[in-house]
Amino acid sequence: MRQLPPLSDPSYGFSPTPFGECCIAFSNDGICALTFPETRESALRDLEHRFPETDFHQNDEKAARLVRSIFEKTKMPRLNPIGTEFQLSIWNALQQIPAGKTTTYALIAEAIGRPKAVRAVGTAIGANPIAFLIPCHRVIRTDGSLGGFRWGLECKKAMLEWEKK
DNA sequence: ATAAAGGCCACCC
DNA sequence: GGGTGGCCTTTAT
Repeated sequence: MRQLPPLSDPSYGFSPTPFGECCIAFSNDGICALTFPETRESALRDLEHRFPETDFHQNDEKAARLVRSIFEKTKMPRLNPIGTEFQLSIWNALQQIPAGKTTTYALIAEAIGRPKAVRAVGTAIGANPIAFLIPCHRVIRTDGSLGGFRWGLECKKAMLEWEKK
């Protein structure tokens, strides 16, 4: 899964959020990554792994402005997720879930017309490159339990709680 | 090409 | 609560 056109003016930065420090990566094409890593080193390794050809330059100030607009909900920034067709269709479906609501992995599978692919849907949701903005935290199991979360279940809980009001 | 690994689910105990 | 088998995509051999 490789991006064909190179990112224009690729940048990244770290910034505090209601859910701990995030790492956000963006270019003129939009946000390409938003993560909530344990450490800054792991965040950078992540970026390097996902974009081996791209050399991002650090811009914490711009990152902070972006992050502020995200969590104050002043405006929805442009997203630039990179993935397979299957993944993109799922990440797109996630964005239809209203804030404060939840759905299930099985219902997402239905929504994209692949009702049998539930397991693969879970995997694809786990590969969501833009946490929070692509609201993978709003997807739980059919039996009502929380399911998984790449950045820790506490973080998933906190996001759902935060959106409840 | 093929194996192995997943943020799942239904079904059993 | 826990374990098994089936399902489908992605990534690493």
